[in-house]
Amino acid sequence: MTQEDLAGAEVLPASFYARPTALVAQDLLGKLLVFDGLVARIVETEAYLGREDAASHAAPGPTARNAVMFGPPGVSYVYFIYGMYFCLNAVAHAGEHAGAEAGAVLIRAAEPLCGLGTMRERRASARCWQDLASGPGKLTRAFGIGRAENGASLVDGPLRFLDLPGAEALDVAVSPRIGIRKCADWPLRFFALGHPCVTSSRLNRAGTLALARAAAMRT
DNA sequence: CAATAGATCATCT
DNA sequence: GATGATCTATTGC
Repeated sequence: MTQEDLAGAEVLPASFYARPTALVAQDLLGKLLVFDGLVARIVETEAYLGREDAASHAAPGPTARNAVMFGPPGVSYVYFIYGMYFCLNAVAHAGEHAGAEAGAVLIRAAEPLCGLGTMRERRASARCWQDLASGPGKLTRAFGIGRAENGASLVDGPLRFLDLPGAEALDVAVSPRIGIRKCADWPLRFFALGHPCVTSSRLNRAGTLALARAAAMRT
């Protein structure tokens, strides 16, 4: 894929993010992440809700770090974790008033489309192109996303999510979120079933089981 | 494959 | 002073 192929793509409007967080997380799958000439297709996300979600950074209420989660939707939330990595989120929630509601979608993995050379330089330890952005820490490293991107507009700013009309649909599966202790059974992780760029084959299978169980419960 | 340790620091108690 | 929305290398079946 080349930059020209993005001609028909449109930046997701602020209204896209002003909806329930879990819904935005699902709908971000298949969308394009664009930053600094690099492009990737999102294949894995997680929803982190407001005060009611103990696993969310918003659970304790507003602090210096999570402030943007309580602000208007359509803004990036980037935080530093484990002394080494950054994680990229899109602030998304249905609340209109700051402080009344909070939420964000963690971008966990994406399929690299443009700028693979730059990504390889930044992710020298990656064994294959599929692993350049197959994890939240890997993705921000490949894209060069850091503190400077926190709080930036996803509509006007340098970092944007695009919809590419006509792109093939992904097979969406659901599972519990990864790497958390609290609310460990909440089904708020969404990913492209069987996609090679999802965090790991083990987690991919786990999600398959979760999807099968969810489907079974529906009948 | 699965389990584990180590790296490394901002944030909060 | 402990913890964490992670990743990598290494060890053990």
